[in-house]
Amino acid sequence: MRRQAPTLEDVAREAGVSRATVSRVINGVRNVDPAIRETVRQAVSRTGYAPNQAARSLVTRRTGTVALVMSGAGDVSDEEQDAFAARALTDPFFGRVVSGVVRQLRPRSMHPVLMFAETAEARQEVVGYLRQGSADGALVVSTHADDPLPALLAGAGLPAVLFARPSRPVALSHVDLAHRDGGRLAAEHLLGRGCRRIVTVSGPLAVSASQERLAGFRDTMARHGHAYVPFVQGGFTVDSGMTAMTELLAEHPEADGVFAANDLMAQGICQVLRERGRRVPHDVAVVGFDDSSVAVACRPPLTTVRQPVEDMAAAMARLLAEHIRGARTEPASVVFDPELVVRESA
Amino acid sequence: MRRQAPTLEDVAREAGVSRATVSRVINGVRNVDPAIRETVRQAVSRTGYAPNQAARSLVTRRTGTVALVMSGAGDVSDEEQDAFAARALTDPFFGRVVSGVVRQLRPRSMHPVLMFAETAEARQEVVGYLRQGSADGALVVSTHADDPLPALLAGAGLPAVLFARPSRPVALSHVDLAHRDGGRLAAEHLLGRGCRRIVTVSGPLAVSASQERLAGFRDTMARHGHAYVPFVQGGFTVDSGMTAMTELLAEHPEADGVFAANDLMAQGICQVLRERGRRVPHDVAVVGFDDSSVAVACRPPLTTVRQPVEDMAAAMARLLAEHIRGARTEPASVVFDPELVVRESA
DNA sequence: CCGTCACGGGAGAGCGCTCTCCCTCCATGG
DNA sequence: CCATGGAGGGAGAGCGCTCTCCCGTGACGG
Repeated sequence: MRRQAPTLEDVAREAGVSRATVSRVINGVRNVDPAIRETVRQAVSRTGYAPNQAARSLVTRRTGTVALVMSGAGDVSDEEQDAFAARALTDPFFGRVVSGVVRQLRPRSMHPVLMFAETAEARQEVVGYLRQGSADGALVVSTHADDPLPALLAGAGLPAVLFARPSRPVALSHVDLAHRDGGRLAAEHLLGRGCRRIVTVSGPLAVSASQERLAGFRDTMARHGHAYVPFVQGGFTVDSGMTAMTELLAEHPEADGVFAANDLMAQGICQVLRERGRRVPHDVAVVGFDDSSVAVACRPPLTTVRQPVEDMAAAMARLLAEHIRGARTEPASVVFDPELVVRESA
Repeated sequence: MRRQAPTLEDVAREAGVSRATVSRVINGVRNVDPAIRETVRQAVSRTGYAPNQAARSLVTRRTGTVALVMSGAGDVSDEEQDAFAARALTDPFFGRVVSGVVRQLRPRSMHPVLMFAETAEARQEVVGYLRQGSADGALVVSTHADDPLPALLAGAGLPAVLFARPSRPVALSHVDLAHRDGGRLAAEHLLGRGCRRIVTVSGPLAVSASQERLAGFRDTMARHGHAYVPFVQGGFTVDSGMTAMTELLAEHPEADGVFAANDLMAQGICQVLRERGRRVPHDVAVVGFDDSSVAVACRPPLTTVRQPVEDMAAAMARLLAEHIRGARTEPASVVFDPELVVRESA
């Protein structure tokens, strides 16, 4: 079957009109006589015609594809490189990002190409991919504060939107959360519950979101008379949460409240607490961050600072679409507000 | 900057050679005089030339892009549709698939476009996407036994490779696990530990892998004198595992062993067991399936049937690449063997 | 009754590349 | 010394589309 796919020319011949007319019908531009339009439509379905995207892209300079880039640390060792994709995708956070992005892209008939930029080589590949016109723009989910990718993209004049504010200012639109407020919310809640010996497990400090959450948390604590809050740096994984909590418990066995910079770590923390015979929230209250799927799956369900990831991702996609079609030229910044979701853990 | 991207023509003029020669240098075909090659290379970097993929695809009929399709049930309601992507990506299983696929695709400079085919419309979009040459082929991770997508793809003569054997035979290559053997492994292990009152939580029976695991498990149990094994159908999620176990415990409080069709459910089962005061594995032994990231994160770490998902995904990508470049014309079938991984839960 | 204009359709010039021919040049052997 | 052939380079024909320009037609007003 279909030894040779039918072209516009074939359809035009079949319908007895010119190529231009068929093109008009297919793309719905300008008025075409209803009778002719119908004839063309029938010719299209009779021939089983499907427009060739490459030919189309060649002249429109648009592909309908965007790169969805999970951008990582500065550089990563070989064995880590393999795990990068798996780890990124295992985090419920990324699932939500993809979900939000896809929801916006679909009605625009755009499609995301998944890319990972964890090494200098991979970053060059992303830039090259865009420069050769394989994708119209990039959505970058950058975890590392000094990720070089945004600057590369901006330097090449490529349309891109970032998740998270870049540490060094760069001429790209971005979407972010008011992480500082999130930290404040967590502190106020723990304080409000009457917790007095509060500790915290931060995210990797190389991630600016971690720094902000921690800063907001500490500032609020300080304002309420807790000048010093013991903390340990975690890695945003369940495991790292467990390790961190074990460490904190060794030095501060009297702790009665803990703020974890994400839900995954909060889950690990709850686990360690339970193993040590501490009841959550009775003995120790735990506040997470994200309000991801694990927040409800966790025992007890987590009180957490909600980050509207899907909406943020959707905003990213919308911004990028605007940049691509030229409806927006100046970089924009959209900041979302966090929200405390009270469940059982605190 | 770059008002107009440089073309082959520009580079050729800059280097003082013909377009054809520049093309040869860039694609590394045929012999080119080393001196000229160097001149061209310099002209390329001086102009900052990047080949236009659309123009290239137009003539080569190849894009270097493959669709990575998460194909779902027959049809799905509107509210489920939104959640589909998020759910699919949250399951650690998909992360492993993507990781394996990307590892194979990268060295071939191919890229995956993420697509979700959970409705008839979405399936048509996938087929259309391939038909218009936006992608060279499809990798389909099909969960539902009677997923119509494989047949659509095969019918259109499009290169595609499936994860999981299709229920109705279809002329496409596929990669699968010997699920039946996996079920057998689980049964033998529980029996070997001395469990006598064994129950099981299956996956959704609409998924053929679930049926196979269950069948393998039951057959082995029957062969060892357990004609009937109480079972409840789960949904491959932590939640559904909890619900299922609660139900099973109500009717079979004396249970001393349980086989869960995946690790996520096994995790939920362990949680319920602990809440009910049953010690794992002392009172009840639990065997999971997959050996995903949660298997090690779970308390206690899960004894589970390992599915080499990354390798399977890599095999898929390799097969598809072969089909695309025409190195393979007949559909192939690659079946991997499961392996029991003994940890603490059983 | 003729000029004007809006509307619908066709012709054809590219978009930027690859790839098949063909041509030239030089090394080689009889 | 000339026929032969292989290697390296150039010319040019597309690939399948979009889009600008142009042309014919019929409605309308002066």
